[in-house]
Parts: sequence; structure tokens; C-alpha cells
Amino acid sequence: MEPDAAALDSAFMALADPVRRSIIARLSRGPATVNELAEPFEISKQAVSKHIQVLEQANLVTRTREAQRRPVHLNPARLEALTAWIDQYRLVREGQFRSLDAVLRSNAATGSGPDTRSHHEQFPEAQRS
Amino acid sequence: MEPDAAALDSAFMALADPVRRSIIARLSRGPATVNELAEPFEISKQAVSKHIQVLEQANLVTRTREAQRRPVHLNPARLEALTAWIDQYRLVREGQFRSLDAVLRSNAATGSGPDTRSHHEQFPEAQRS
DNA sequence: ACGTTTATCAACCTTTCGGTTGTTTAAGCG
DNA sequence: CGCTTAAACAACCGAAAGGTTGATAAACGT
Repeated sequence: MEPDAAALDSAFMALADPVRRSIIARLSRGPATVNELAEPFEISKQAVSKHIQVLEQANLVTRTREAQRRPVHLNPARLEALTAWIDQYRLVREGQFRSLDAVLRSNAATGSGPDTRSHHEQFPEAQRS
Repeated sequence: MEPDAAALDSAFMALADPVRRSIIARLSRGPATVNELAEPFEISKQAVSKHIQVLEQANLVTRTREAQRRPVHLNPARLEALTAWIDQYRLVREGQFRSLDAVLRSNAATGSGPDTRSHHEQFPEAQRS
């Protein structure tokens, strides 16, 4: 269940849209069909269906069959994975080093200062096509 | 400090890229210059500079002047804002309603079932160009 | 003053994204 | 068996993203 780079890509990308975030917000109150989700917006149902495709591809929601309707369900586990990733980095320096940056940087080139290591996301992790 | 839709847009969009996430990971260990950030990747420094522009526009990092270098600093507060937004929705239904969805949906059209209201992100919140 | 380092700006190209319309499939309903 | 509804699929289009190269600006060192 460890989120790899591609999974984080699709998840964050999916949330980088106000319509899709609204859909998430709506689904947090319970499952809904495409038509129910599309109604509050001025965009077409096809567009909403595409948005849901994006969310589904990011594993943030799942579509189930139920008669002729296809309710969309939220997947809280994936949201949890995102907060886990973010916390991994935001917890390190909760702003208290802000004024010491200049000092740390001045002798950082020699690699002798007190540092805050022990991380698991090694730096070179990504590549694009 | 409340994150509006546009702020969340840019922040999630910024994190939806493995290079930019790697930059965040690196900056969580301390500030760094563009050259230092660019070295581990095969893309040009200009490209990395653009990535940092995106992160800066999303308020995830800040650029300071210091001699002829321009160290990039992480902004943990903005990361915290993201987790706050996500938690707002993932904490609602931690998977326990999964099997009750069919029942809830069947009488949801009449609007009489027990629900989980009291949310502040009202549904119609977004629009595109 | 000149060159070097650091980093940004500008133009350009290619790919992807978000949305549209139009056409199918699938499942009820009368 | 048709008719309506729900929703996906497909083709198309404008806009934006991600990257490249080339030129420009700012702050040193000598």
C-alpha cells in the first residue's frame, strides 16, 4: 500500500481541481450518482463523468454497479495516504529554523553542521518522459 | 489564512509532479539553491527554476536573496493547510459505512435517512473558464 | 572594468488537460 | 417490444503545462 510516485501524481493531480474537490466533498456525505454530482455544476454530465474517471484512476473513488445506476463511493484510505506523505515532510521543520537558514547555509558547503537526517524519500526519485 | 479554492488548486497542482515533490523532500532538510536542486535531475536549470516558480506561486516555498545566491525555503504552514483540508473529509467516514451504502441510497431520494451533515464546504463551489 | 557564477526571462515546441457535442450501451418501465 | 433514463465512449478543439535553447540581469572576485 505504499504510495509510489505515480500514485501520488494522480492523486494530487486529481485534487488540483475545484470541481473534483467539490465532488470529494459531496461524496464524504455519502455515495452519489453521476447525475446527482453533475447537477450543481454548469458543466455537462460527460465532463463530470470524466472528472470521476480521473478520481477513480487516482483511487480516490470507486464506481459500483447497482441496477442501472452507478453510485460513486469515496475511498478515505487514499486520502489518508496523501496526508501521510505530506506529514512526512511538514513535521520535520515546523518553522522554527526559519531564521537560522542563513547560518546553516554558510557552512553547509563543507557538510559539518548539525543536520536533521533520517529520511526515507531519497532525493533523486523522479523522472519525466 | 483560510485556503480558498484557488490556493488549493495551485498547491495540489504543484504537488502533482514527482520533480516538485522531490524538491519539497529536499527542502525539508534545509534550504537550497536552484543549482543544488537541479543537479540530481537530468532536466535543465531553467526547468527547475520553473518548477520552483510553481511551488512559490502555490506558497509552498519562498525565495530569499542572499549575496548572489537565492536559497529556496520550505513553507511548512502551507503543507499543513493541505492536510487540514484533506482531514476535513477523510475523517468523516473512515470506511465503516461501506456496506450500508445501498441501503442509504435506496431511501436517499426522499431525504429522510440519518445523515452526517454539518460541513462548511458547501457543494457548488467551483467553476472553470 | 572584465569575466564568472547564479538565476531569471523570453520565445518556441510538443503533449496533455478540460470541455464540448454526438453517438452507443445498458437497464428499467409501460 | 419500444421508450425513457443513466452513463460511458469517441472524436474534436482551445488552452495550458513541461521542456528545450538562447539571451539577460544581478552580485561577486580579481
